[in-house]
Order: sequence, then structure tokens, then C-alpha cells
Amino acid sequence: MKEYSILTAKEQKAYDFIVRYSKKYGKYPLLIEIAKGIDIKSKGVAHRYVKSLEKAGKISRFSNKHRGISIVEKKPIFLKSLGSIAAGGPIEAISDQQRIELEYLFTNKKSYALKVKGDSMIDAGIHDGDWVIIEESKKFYKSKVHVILIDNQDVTLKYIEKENSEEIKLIPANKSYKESTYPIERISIQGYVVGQVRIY
Amino acid sequence: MKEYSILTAKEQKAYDFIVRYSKKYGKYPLLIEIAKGIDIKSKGVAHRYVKSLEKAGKISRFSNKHRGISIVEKKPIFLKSLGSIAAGGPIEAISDQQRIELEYLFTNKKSYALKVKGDSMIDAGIHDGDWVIIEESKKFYKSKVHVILIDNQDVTLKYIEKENSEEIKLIPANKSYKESTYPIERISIQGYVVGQVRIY
DNA sequence: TCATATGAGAACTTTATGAGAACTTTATGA
DNA sequence: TCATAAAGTTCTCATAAAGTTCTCATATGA
Repeated sequence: MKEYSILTAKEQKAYDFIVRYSKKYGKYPLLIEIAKGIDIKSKGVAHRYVKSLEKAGKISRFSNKHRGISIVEKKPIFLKSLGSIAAGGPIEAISDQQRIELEYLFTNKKSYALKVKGDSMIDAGIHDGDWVIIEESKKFYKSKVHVILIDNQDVTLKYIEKENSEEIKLIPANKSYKESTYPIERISIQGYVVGQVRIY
Repeated sequence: MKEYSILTAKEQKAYDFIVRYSKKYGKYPLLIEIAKGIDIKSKGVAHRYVKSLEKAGKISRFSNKHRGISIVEKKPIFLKSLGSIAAGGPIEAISDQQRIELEYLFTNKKSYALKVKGDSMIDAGIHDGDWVIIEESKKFYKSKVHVILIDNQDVTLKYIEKENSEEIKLIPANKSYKESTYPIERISIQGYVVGQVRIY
């Protein structure tokens, strides 16, 4: 029995048929119709494919019901809007535009997430235990928080400034911490923070 | 058997073929197709390369499955490991468990998102422009940040304490702001903060 | 010479696919 | 309600194709 979600050729064909049928007739097909639709004669075999599709999460089924199939819609990451809560307060509902922005943050192939330890960036609103979303970059920007690899060994989150042609200054966002200066060759910029997430 | 991740010439050729094939056909190749693709005749040898690629972390496999190969993306949505970046720094990689937690945060049916205006909760790490994920609740908890509707009109984010049987105290997380007390009938608790997101 | 990389191909195991019988459950009409 | 037809479920049997493991063999460089 299958344990993964890659479909075989026939499973894919069966799935495609179910989608086509339901769009055309507004209802889901019988097993015997699926069998005919994928050029086989046995409804038992059709049933086997239907069970595989269920296991793969492509459809859901109501056991024993006639036409007891339904297609599973993929649910994207999205957030519901505010609904009944009145506007005008210190919070506002999220627009579709912002929703897309958020979706991008989590699906962008060039970014990855790191969990923060320590509080050296607390004044930038990045707390111990938060996650930061990093976009890869070799360059640095004055206003962004960067992921920096020091001596190919230690990783840290800091603001960056160019001290002179051979040195770089790393600036924490916490008054209890000091700035530090490193020669360029000891520093490797990994990327910068594009997002931050906290789970309570 | 190999213990390191440098590919031999033929392994690289096999990997390149798999990438090309999957882009061209939208599915992964059979062993015999890989063999042909790298100019050899033995599917047994192709299998040996495929196993090496798996060991090197370039692909993953579903044993015995036809076309049971898939290419490992270097940067999945939520990074599995830090790669060359050593541990011990102030950040750490995210585990699958945490990834599920995050996914839940955004797909949970009972929660919604609000955008924060103002800085009354800044000491709790909730800044102006952040989004907070709210889980609906009529009850309140001393340690949680709540969404509160006042006089059915104004919405605010505050900590809550019970002052006495008829009054409730709303506590901001910002020393510049004062606590305020309201009679219970003017207050409606909407939910509490379970997550927070910031886009830079 | 020894370890490694490479290749062929046989032998074996597992998967993918199909037919269809036998049985259970559902839908439906009298 | 109840009988019956229709649909869903489970099962065995079968076969081709694909994956896996293995031995044998050659070449090459340290």
C-alpha cells in the first residue's frame, strides 16, 4: 500500500477523470464510470485507485455512499479578515494585498527561517525565541538586520555599517551590548531579515 | 560506499539528467531511463548512482516505487538545516515540529489576523504595523494579550486583570501608558494573541 | 598493489496494473 | 416497511514492468 503522495500514471488519470466529470456533470462519478473513463473494465480496480487518491489527500470519500467522492481543495496559507470587530480602534483588518504579502513571505523560495536565541536585537523588536525569515543576500543594507557568519563559525543577527575599506562594524539593537568591528575577511553576510514571527 | 558529499563525474551526470528529465516531463525518470540518459546500459548501475545521490542528500527516494525519486530543494519554505553555518551561534534551525506549529497558526479555522496600530504593547514585543494572530475566546487569561472591544466601539490590545467582581483592569505593555479600569458590561473580550508576524 | 570508479547483466523482489467473483451497503419504488 | 436493483467493498489471481541486489570485470591513480 502506498505511503507517499506521488501519483502513478493511472492514479493521475483517474484523478483527472474525476475532476473533468465533476465539472461537466456537476456531480461525482460512479466507480464503474471511473473505470470506463480510464479505459478499464473492473470497478474493483477503479475502487483501488479511488482509495489511493484518498490516501494521497487528493480526494475525500464517504464510504459506501453512491458517488461518495469529493475533490479536496488545497488550502493556501491565508488569514481571515476581521469580520464583526469594528474599525477605528488601534487595529485594522488585513487587506488582500497584505495577505498576498504574507503568503509571499512564507512561500518565497529564496528565503528561510531561523529561530532567534538571545536578546541582542530586542530594540528592533526581535526577541528571544522569535523566528526570523531570512532572504539570502551577499550584500548588506544600512537599515536592515543581517545574518552574519563570523570566522565561518559563529552566527549572529546585527545591523551592519562599513567602518572603512577593510573593516565592518556590527551593531546590536540593545543598549546593553557593544558594537564590534571585524576585518572584512572574517565576515560572511548570509542574508537579511525580511520577516519575523512569534508563537505564543 | 561514499561518506562525503562530493559527487563523482557520473553521479553528477546522473543528477543533471534527473533534473533535466523532471523539468522536461514533469515527472521523475525510471532507472532504465537514467541509464540511457547517462549512456550506460545497466539499470543496476543506474540504481547504484541513485543510491549515492540519495546518500549525498541531492535527492530523496521512495524505495521500490516506480519513479520514486524526488529532487531535494536546497531552500524549502522552512529551512531544514543551516547548511554550512555552524551551530552554537545566537540562532538555530527550525525543526519539522515547529514548522507544523507555524502552519497550524495560519490555517487554524478559529483564528484570524489583525494589524496593530500604535505602540501600547511594545514591551510585549508587539510593535506598530505588526500583525497579531488572534484565537477567539470569551474568557481571559492573566498572562495573555487580549483583544478587547470597549463600548462595542473601540478595539484594543491589552493584558487583563480582574479588579473586583464588577470591574476589569486593562494593562498596556508600555510604561508611557496608564492602566485603565472598566465596568464589566462595557467590555467584550474577543480573543487573545497566539502569534505575531512582522514584514520588513 | 590496493582502493575507487565504472560498467554489464543475471537473479530476485516489489510495484503497478487489470479482471472478475463474492459480499455488503445504499437507494428506491411498490 | 420491505424487496430488489444498483453501487460500493474486498478479495484472489494473474502478469508485465520496475526496482533491488548481487557477482564479475576493467581501468586508473595513489
